[in-house]
Amino acid sequence: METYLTIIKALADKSRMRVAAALLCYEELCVCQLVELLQLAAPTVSRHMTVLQNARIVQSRKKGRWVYYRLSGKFPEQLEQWFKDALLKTKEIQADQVFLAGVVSCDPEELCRSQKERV
Amino acid sequence: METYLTIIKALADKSRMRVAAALLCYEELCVCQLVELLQLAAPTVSRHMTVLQNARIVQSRKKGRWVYYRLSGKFPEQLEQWFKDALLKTKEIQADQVFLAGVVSCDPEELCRSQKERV
DNA sequence: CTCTCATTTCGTTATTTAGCTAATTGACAA
DNA sequence: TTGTCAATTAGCTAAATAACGAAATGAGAG
Repeated sequence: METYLTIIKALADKSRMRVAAALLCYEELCVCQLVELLQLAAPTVSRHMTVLQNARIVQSRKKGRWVYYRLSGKFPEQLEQWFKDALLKTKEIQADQVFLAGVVSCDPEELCRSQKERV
Repeated sequence: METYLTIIKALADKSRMRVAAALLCYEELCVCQLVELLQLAAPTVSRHMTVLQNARIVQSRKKGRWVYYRLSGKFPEQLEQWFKDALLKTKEIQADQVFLAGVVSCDPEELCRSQKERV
């Protein structure tokens, strides 16, 4: 049962739930894109991603200086269905989708530069 | 999204997850039976049940001096499916089922009496 | 009404956790 | 090799939460 408890706990946080929802729509997102989405400090986002990764529901891939995250095959199918049927239709998540559309349209290079300026 | 976050948070606790699993098999259980299952103080169990109730995934019914809890119709179907497919098959939950079989076989009257003696 | 007793509420304490900044890591570029 | 830069780790603080015992609630029994 620890496995399932760890998964539920990983998703029992607003930021991490938003990330999961984002990854249901976007396949793969890098940390700086998630920083942009959540508007949190990079270390905080990184920490959240570690929690999701420890629960084995996301996996990461390095590409150059960027780390991309995606949902893993261990993300429970029924949970995915629930999120698609319910969570993705909420206004907060819909707003995230709209916002993400803008984020993914500019490349990470540009995104990171603007994040540094936004001190 | 708050609705779904509240549900996930309600289940993101070992005791509450065990209660949900128990209620998937037993339809209706009273507080003293849950106290017996979880081996926690009655106020603690009551508090857990309040969390589940606030998330609208369980509902209560008073019968004499006892309060019985059951899953509500708002317990998400896909979550129920996941729990049945996965959680209920874990050894900890299987053990809970065995234990519960013994608990439900004696009436609450007797159960509460023995709980008081077990100070 | 008064007593009993299952359950809940209150008040406190210990633990967990989400957030930040500063420092470290590790990959690319020069 | 050296510098740059995205990401992570470390260390800290503040807030959330799970546990308990004591007290309150409220329904049945006498």
